[in-house]
Amino acid sequence: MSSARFGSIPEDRQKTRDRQLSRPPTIVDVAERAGVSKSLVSRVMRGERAVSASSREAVIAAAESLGYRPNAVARSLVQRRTFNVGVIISDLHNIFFAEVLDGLGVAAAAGGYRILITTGNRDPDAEAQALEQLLQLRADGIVLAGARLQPEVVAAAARSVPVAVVGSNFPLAEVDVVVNDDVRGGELAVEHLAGLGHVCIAMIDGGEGAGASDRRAGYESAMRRLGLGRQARVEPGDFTEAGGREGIRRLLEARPRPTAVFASNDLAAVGALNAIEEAGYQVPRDMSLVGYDNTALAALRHISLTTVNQPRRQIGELAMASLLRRIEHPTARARRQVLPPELVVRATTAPPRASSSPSP
Amino acid sequence: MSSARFGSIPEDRQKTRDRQLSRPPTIVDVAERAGVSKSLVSRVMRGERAVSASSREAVIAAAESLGYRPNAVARSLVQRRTFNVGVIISDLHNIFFAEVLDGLGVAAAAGGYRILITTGNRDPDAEAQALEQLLQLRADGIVLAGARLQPEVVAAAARSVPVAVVGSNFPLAEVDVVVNDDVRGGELAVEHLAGLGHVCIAMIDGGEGAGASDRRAGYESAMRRLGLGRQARVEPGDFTEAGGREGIRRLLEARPRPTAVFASNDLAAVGALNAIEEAGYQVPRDMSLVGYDNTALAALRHISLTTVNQPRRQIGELAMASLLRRIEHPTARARRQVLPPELVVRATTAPPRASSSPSP
DNA sequence: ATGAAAGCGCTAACAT
DNA sequence: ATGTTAGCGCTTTCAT
Repeated sequence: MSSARFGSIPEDRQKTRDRQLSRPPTIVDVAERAGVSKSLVSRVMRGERAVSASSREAVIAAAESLGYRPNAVARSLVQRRTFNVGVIISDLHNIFFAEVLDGLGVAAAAGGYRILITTGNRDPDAEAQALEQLLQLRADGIVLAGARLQPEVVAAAARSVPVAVVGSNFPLAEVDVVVNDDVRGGELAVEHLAGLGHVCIAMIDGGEGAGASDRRAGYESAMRRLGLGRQARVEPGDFTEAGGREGIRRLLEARPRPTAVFASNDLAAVGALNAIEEAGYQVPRDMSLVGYDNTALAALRHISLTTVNQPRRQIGELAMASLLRRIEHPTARARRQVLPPELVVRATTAPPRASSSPSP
Repeated sequence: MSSARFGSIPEDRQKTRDRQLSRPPTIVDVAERAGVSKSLVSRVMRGERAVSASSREAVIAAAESLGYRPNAVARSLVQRRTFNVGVIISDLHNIFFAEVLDGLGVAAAAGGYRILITTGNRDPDAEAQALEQLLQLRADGIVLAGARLQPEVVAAAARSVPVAVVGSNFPLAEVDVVVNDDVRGGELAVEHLAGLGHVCIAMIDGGEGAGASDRRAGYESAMRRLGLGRQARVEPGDFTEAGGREGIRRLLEARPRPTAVFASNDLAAVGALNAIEEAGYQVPRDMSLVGYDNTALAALRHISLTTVNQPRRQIGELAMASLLRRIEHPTARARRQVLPPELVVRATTAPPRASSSPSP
């Protein structure tokens, strides 16, 4: 870890490089041009009240004519805070986080902060580096979205700056955590399917994916509670399209063959959908299908997947609110918020066919 | 614009807030603990060679025991450069940019820089603010991905820091531009369809979307060149699923009815695909379909869309390379790079049916 | 209402 | 090989 922190600057960076010919104007340039002290310029820039109208105008005019732009680096150094919150997204390819980011951004702006996004591209090492970068940049707080970081690494970071985690139920009391109730989501899927009359309801698991184990727990407990425990069957999967396809292939050969499947995320569900149709069956006539996450994919008319929705935007908003609270009140304790998911019924679920054994 | 720049700090920020009880350790703390001067610590931190092994060890030990982490803010202030490049993504919901970001990140890292991502959420004002933030943060360079900013705003920024634009053919000589050749892409789609034997080839336009007008130009020129100019027909659209659906509805009623359609992006193509099937026709039997962008959507087995691929990752890499070049050599001139797209044939295109008029 | 001065944490000459 | 010194551009007392 220390190696990531120290001595990591490329050598050539130490040699002098071509320099900008003219430096950008500073507060001193503005002060001179306006014929005032630099403190006065600083006051005007920060919108302090106690400044006469005449000097305010003079300063603004000078600043504008010079094209002056406050240097946030210098400001942050003296204020010892940057007013920006770093956000580490494990995987920007996962559209799930885009909406969480909307929530984060809105809440940050409301508090006078801005977010700076970095990504680790699913690589824990790169993520750790991104974290270190944000820490060195002295971000006032850090949000981890779908982080694949080791808890110890996160705990260490949480000791120097407030940290919030979204999208995964991170096992750490020192960080704010905002998640959707994946257990409840799994139950919701089963209850919907059982309510339609399905008995033989299988699941395609999400493996190591965030929330996967909770979703499976919800599936299993609901099956048991509804007296369907003996019909429960979980196929391995991994949150991918291919995983969904393979899971379905095995399920289609099972006896009794399930009449409904709960896939642990939308992508796997789409893979399942495709494999079912390729095998000559129809959805939902021959088999019902429920996904998870309510991504844009599920909403496509061409797919119209029944799925479980996570309040993504709200997750982002709450996480940022908790984080800002701790930034401004360092003694406040971190909290864990679990939000209820909600079923979105579309076109891939229907009652099972009368005949118990569907055929092509 | 000046209003975005000055006096925008919320008033409460000026009051004192709860402070961290213990400040993070500085280079001076490390120096004291190690019994050396702070310059020596600085040297060790930056990995300079001319340091004796013994003092290096002492410094590292001291730094580690204190949990010291270099302050990039202070470092940037004195070096007058931050070694980070700001990236403004117009819309993080658009997965197209995720891969461009990969390329940007890789090339930045190779040059010893890091990227900081911000977003304007499709709102030009928010984008302008993000730009201002990055400028105040003194990013060494800025990349605009799918920017909706006014050319004057961009030109102004380009005067104080190198700027690169990706994904849209920005009309500005002062910025590096890296784009896919949308005209050629449009031609590719038509050539493929015509090669299969289609004559009546329609297009669903992309409206104001980035690259849309070039794609249409390519479509039109290829149709003319192939002697199909009279069969050309362009329906309005807007890069959305709904736009694709509506475009197809009108096309299905046209006489003669086209046997192939080129949609200006994948999302519109998926909308078209859905509407075609809903109307009782089959793809590609009754109608062939080509999209644009080769997004993850197109690659889904359930969709398997023939489409035009943009070298997204390469676009990112080249843009960053050009930008870094100008950062390190301020006198270098900005350049414009146009990359060739490439057709990806999947399952939505086939020769037209023998009967000239397909029926349900 | 305004200015002078100190200092944020660090790097970069310039000594030695 | 190491230390001393002078800033980087800004905010913030403290005077006036």
